This record gives sequence, C-alpha cells and structure tokens, in this order.
Amino acid sequence: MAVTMHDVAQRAGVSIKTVSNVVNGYPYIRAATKERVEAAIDELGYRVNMSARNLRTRRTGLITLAVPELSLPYFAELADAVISAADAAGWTVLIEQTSASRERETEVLSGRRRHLTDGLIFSPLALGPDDIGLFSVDFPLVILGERVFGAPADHVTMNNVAAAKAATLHLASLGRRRIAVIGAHEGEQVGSAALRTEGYRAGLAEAGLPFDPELVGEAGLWHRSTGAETMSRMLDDGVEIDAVFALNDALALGALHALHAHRIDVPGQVALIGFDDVDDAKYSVPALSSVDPGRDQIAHTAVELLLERIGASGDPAPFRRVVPDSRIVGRESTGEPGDVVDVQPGGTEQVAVDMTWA
Amino acid sequence: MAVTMHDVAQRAGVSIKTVSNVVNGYPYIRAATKERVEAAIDELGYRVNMSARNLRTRRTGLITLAVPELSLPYFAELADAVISAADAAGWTVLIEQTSASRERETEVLSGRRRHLTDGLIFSPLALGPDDIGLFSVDFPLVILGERVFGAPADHVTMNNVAAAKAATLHLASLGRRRIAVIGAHEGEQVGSAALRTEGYRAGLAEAGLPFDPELVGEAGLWHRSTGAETMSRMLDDGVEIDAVFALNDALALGALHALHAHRIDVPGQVALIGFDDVDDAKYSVPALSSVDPGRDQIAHTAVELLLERIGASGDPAPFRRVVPDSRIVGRESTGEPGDVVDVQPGGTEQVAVDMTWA
DNA sequence: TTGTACGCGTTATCAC
DNA sequence: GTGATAACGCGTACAA
Repeated sequence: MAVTMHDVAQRAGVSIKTVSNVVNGYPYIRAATKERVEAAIDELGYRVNMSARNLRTRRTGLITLAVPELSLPYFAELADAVISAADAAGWTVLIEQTSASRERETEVLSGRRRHLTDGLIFSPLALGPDDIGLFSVDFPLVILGERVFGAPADHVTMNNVAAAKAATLHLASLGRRRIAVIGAHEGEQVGSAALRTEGYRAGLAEAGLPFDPELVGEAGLWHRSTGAETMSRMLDDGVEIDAVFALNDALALGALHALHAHRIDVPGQVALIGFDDVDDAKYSVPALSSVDPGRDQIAHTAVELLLERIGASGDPAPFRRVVPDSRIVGRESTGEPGDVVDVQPGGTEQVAVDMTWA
Repeated sequence: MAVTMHDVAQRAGVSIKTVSNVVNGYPYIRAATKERVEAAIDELGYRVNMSARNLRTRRTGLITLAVPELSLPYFAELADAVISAADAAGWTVLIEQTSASRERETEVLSGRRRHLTDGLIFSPLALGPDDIGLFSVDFPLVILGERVFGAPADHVTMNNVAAAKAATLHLASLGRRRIAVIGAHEGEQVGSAALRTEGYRAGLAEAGLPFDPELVGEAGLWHRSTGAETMSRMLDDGVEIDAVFALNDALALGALHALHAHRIDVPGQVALIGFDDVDDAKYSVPALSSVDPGRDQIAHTAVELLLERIGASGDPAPFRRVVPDSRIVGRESTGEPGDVVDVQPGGTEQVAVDMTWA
C-alpha cells in the first residue's frame, strides 16, 4: 500500500540509491535524473518512512520536554517557546507531563518513552539533590531550574536569588514595611522556593527591615488556589501586611483574589508582586507586577544546548550553566505601571566535565 | 554500543524470538526461561528500539494534537487533557502549534511531520469549509470544532449555539437589557464566532430584546489584549451597555480589565460572562462566570475516537459527530456565585460514510 | 514452548 | 554520477 523508495526508483528508472540521494539533497546529481525522480515522487505521492530512516540513522528528530503540567500558564508558555525554538531548528517536541510526582519524574529519565526521542529538556519539581544519581544518564539532557545542581548535565536556570531580592526591594522602595512572602517551602534547601525566599530575606536585610516568620506563608503547590488559601489564612489570622511577594504569578493571582474578597485595596492597602511574568499578569485587575525571568531566553537556550549535545560527536564538551537576564516589570499592583528594572544580569559559566557522553 | 535483543538472547542462552516474546508479554513461556531472559535484560540494561519496532509494526504509538498555540489557556488545558487521556491508553502525544495560520494548518495535514504519528486530532482555526478537500486524508483524523463540517472525519464539537443562547439568557434573567457581545467575526458563516453569535441572537430573541449592531464588538483574535481593546473601544464610543457576553474567557478577562480601567463596576454596572471556563476564570477579580463546554469530555472523546480509528482494521465505521454536554457556571461577574445551569445536553450522531479509510 | 529466517524502508559503503 | 548490497533492530510465519 505505502509507496516506497523502491517504487519510486522503478518508476523513474533509476536505482534506489539515487532516489535516496534526491530525497536527501545530495548535490552531485544530474539535473535530468533529479527531475525524473522528483516527477516520480509527485506522481506516486511518495513520503519518506520516518521509522525506517530513524532505524537507520539512529536518530528520531524528536526531543522531549518534561514539565509538571501544561495547565500551569508558566509551563504552557514555556512549552510554546520551546516548541517554537525547536521548530525553527527543524526539530519536533514531545511533551511529557509529570504532575510533579516522583514516580513520573523518574520515569521520564528512564521509562519506556525515554527512547522515543533524541534528548530531554527536563524541569524537575519532585526530584531533588538526593536523586542526583538518576540524572547520570547516557543521553543528551538539559535541566531547567535549580533543584539538582551538580548533576552531570547542562543547566538553564534563573537568577532566582537576585531577582527575588530585587522584587522585595521594589516593594520596600514604595515605603512598605510589612512585606509578606507567599509560597515558601519550610525546611527546603533547594529549588525555586528556597532560593526566592533567600532573595526575599536578602532584600529585607538590605532595606533594613526585620525578618518576621509571621510574614512567611507556606504553599506547597504553586497554584492559584493555594495562593488564595494562603493569603486568606494570613488575613484571617490578622497578620498585618502592606505588601506581598508571591513566589510565582499563579500564587499572586490567587492572593489577589483573596485580597479582593477581604475588601483590601491593591495597591492602596497592599502592594503585590509575583514572579514569572506570565501573560495573565498583564490583564489581571489590577495588572500584576512581576519578575520576568527571561522565559524565551530560557527556552531558546535550552533547545540550543540540547541540540548541540545531540549533534556533538565524540568530544565531550564541558557542562554549562546558563542564567538568562531577568527584570522587574512594574504594573498597577505595585502602583508603578510601566516601570521596568533590570536585575543583575545572568550569564554562562562552564562546569568541569565529570562525565562523558556514552 | 546499544544492546539489542540479540545480545539479550545470547546472554540468556535463548533465541531472539524468546526475548521478543518476553518483552511483549507473550503468555506461553516457561517461567524459568522468562526469568532468565528478564535477568539478562536487567544486567545488560536492554531497551526496546522503538524505531525498529515502529518500522516492523508500521505504527509509532504517537498521535498528533494540532492547536493554534499553547499560550492560550484554553488550548493549554485541552492539551493537558488530551495528553492525560492518551497517556492512560498507553499513547504519546506530539503537539503541533499552527499559530492559526493557513500555511501551518495545511502543513499539519500533509507536511513533513504528518508521518511521524499514527493519527491526528486537529483544531483548525484558519482553514474553513472551502478547504474541505484538504481534510480528505488517508489517515485517522478527528476534527475539533465546527469550521469544517462535512469533512470525511470524526468530529468532536461544542454545543455552541445552545450554550451561547443560554449564556445570553443568563444575563437577560438578571434584568440586563443592553447585552453586548465581544469577539464577533463579521461576515463569517462558520466557526465558533458565527455559532456563538447566532446563539447570542437567539438568546436576545427569546428574551424579547432587540438586536442592536452597536452592541456587537468585533475581535478577530480571541486574546486578552483584543478583548481589552474591543471593550475599551465600545466604552470610548459611548455605547450603553449593562452586560457583556465575551465569546471566550480570554476576551472576557481582557474586557474585565478594560471595564476596571474605565471604573465600571462588575457586576454592579455591567455583568460579564465568558466562554470556555478556563482555570483562570475562577480566580479573576471578580471571579468570572463562564460556559463550561465540556473540555475534558472533548479531550477524552477525541482520543477515544482517534484510537478506535487507528485500531480499526478494514471495516470503515461511519463517521461520528460528538457534542459533549455544556453548562453555565455562574460566578461573581454575573452576581450569582455558585449557580450552575445545565445547557441542553449534547450527544452523538452518526454520519454516513462517504469515504473509506485507505 | 522455542528457534530460524525473512522482511520492514532507509542509509551508507563501496565499486563501477 | 550512479548502482548493488549490506546493515539497522525487531516481529512473525513457519517449523520443530
């Protein structure tokens, strides 16, 4: 049923190899031959069989992007950006949702589907430094985020501490003294929560404000619902605040909802800033100030690094850690619409190779 | 380098066929043999080579989901649901972003990537009834939406007219008389915009309200930004309104932003309802009333139909059109939080086969 | 219950 | 420039 190279060759009166040459753009072909083959291809409606090509070339042209869930706007936008970047390079992306569960995240690294693609861009949320062994894999891998520093792979991260500090200082610069933080993970040493909380404390310190545990709102999952719940709880507990730094935009938008429900004016009584600068932030009421962590640059860089690894033949390049530039985007929720402040810029650093690619 | 079935067979002292049997769960294998093979697999770290299997079985285990863009929350949530449904059935999803451009949508149906997967779930936004010929394809296809009725494929759609009518009546039942609609596509005969606008007019008629062209706000793209712009334009033009039906939630959230900017109270002065019931709707300020079109059911049904087609051997089943149940979810923006109204239920209908699968 | 042998559609290595 | 032909790794008649 399916028409093969063999059929085309027969039709065009050439050998199968010549058809292959035409299909793959091999330059040294007589124009007349090429035309004949192309005509045969059109007439027969021939299509390359990807499975056969993949088997032969040991490459699939696919890469995997593993994220917690697409319903979270940050990851949806990240996926969009990754797909676009890969597309521009002629590659196709397969998305894997982990639900941030240990089991699924482990599966991503070693499961059945691992072998469908040539490489992996992985944003882990459940696995941490204790699982670093799992990341010693024999395929091209780029890790997003900062949960597993030290893994033998390229990393693309965010300027978390510096950006969170800048966000906190932004609130302090408005004269706010009781700055709450929402989304903290108590006792956690790594990951975005820990780093952003660290930045928050650094910001308080630099602004000469005391750190008050009462101002720290825990929220395991960074969803809108948890943001709303955490905010509500703090308000119900009578914690006095005049500003909130939410560790991501979903939390912030949830918190905004809770503030509204408590008839608290934003930014009049409480200033609010989030983190991620998702598209929603621009259109909430009031528009949400946020930290733009350089999402597009993250996606672009991750794809670039991964494709480099996939293309690398033999020479084990040193692992790299790339930190995109981030900036504070001031909008109505902190009363400074249009204000954009650059955070200390990111950069690239080389990490010694402690492992080679198989 | 890569360990193959052959290696495993040698190691276990059996034939390659036996290894294959074990890997594929063939039941009639002596327990001892099976154990020996499994031990060999573990020791050697053997993994099935998907490319080889795909070539042999003429199947990839992948399906494509083609949507405009993942940045749009509705499609992100749809993708989430489709991936989950496919996953539960052991299938993997590859997402294709079309940017709603004719070129990319055409490519999805016939381009290079078409042959990477076993079937396609396609939500077209640029192609319409005139392009119906493009949909006569020789691979399993499920079409989402109502732009190309009549195409020889299974359809999963929404109860657009009935749901839009119900949304309009919901606003009318609050005593609103000047109900604007946002997101209309002038002159368009098919697609969500046309159908929902038709439902809007039907709702007005049933409520005994006149149709006023001034109340119709055009918006080609259904983004937040266009919703905000359209709403602003209407308000600046001095159009008198006391309610707004936005044809999707992105438009509604944008409109909400514009209303707020114009210091118009929602729902006090203007009641607002959207369409899609995306997750954001629950957490906007005020929370947005919306039409839940049965997104999960759509995703689940689409996957189910597609896998049926893929699995179908020979017998060309009639094409089906499935319409999930939809309902109105009342929240603060129409002043009736918690109110849920069922819209006339959907259903399944069989369509004559005017084409067989190749 | 297990083994042998062949073919899936390509690409790649040589000759010619 | 072009043509045979051997892999690539797996599934599956068919045989044993």
